[in-house]
Amino acid sequence: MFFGTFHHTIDAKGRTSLPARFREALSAAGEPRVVLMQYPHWRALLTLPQSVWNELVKKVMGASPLDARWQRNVLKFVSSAHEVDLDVHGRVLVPPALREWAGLGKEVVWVGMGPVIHLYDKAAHTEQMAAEIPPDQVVDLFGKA
Amino acid sequence: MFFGTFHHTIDAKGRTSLPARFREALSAAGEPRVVLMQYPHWRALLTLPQSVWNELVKKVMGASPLDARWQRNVLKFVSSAHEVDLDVHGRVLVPPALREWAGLGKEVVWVGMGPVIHLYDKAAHTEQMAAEIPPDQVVDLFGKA
DNA sequence: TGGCGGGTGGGAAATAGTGGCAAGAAGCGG
DNA sequence: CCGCTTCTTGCCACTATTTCCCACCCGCCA
Repeated sequence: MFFGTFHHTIDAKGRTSLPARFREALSAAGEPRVVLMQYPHWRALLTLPQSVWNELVKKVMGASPLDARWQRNVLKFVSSAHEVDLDVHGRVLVPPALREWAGLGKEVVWVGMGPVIHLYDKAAHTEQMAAEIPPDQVVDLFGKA
Repeated sequence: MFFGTFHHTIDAKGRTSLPARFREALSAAGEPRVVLMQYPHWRALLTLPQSVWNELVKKVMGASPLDARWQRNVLKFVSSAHEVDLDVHGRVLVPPALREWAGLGKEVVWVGMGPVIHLYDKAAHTEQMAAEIPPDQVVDLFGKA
């Protein structure tokens, strides 16, 4: 489980440290690796622990390679996924294509979102936080399921 | 299992390197060879490890010889299949007919799709990624089975 | 104020990707 | 039937990127 917001930087080689708190959560679950991918709805990267990723993989592996509908979805939503290891200091190397897609500059923001983590460019994060949610889209998170 | 997107080039002789990550996955499975063929649904090449290819062959062999529609489809792209070896640097030689069919120019894109790999011309890939999936065709890959 | 843990930066070594050379095989013309 | 040309295939070399390792900085806590 991942919660909290952390401001970090990406160095010249495209590396950025995963917040220590998230690393703890990962290693507690015995998952030394994460998966980076495009977040489909806006300019951010999704970071998945392996258990969540495995669920996704299971679905993808079950589909037929010739099922056009499935393949289109896989191509669009999963093909950007990139498994990355953490270096000794808990940093990940963000592949250039993903860095560019999400518009990641030097300053980035890690956001714990429960089972997954988001990674934003600082400006994109600010913008996303400032955006109003249309009234009909608001969910009462405290209400009963 | 193949995942991730990789931008490579094809040289004047029609060779292009299979991404190292895919090569690892192949050799881990003890499969030093791949099969290239037309992807029936859009302009791309399918790249199969031998085990998957064998599955396909088995299906083809078991199909009803009188199902004309299926036979026509199977024949069409199975006949395009081409077994290729990797050179010492992990490159494959894409046969001219397949290169032309998929419209492969100098810049190509390898896409891991789980059990199989897609190979696109860069422009074709961009186009395919940009295409919207009709709402009723969208699959929620994160949702419950 | 010294130790510790988290985050950042940089250099060196290894590896991946790419282009090009050259030896060998296959077709063509004399 | 022989020699020339052309294409193929294997090999080598260069460059950019990635990976690994080590050192530093900064804030927190004892």
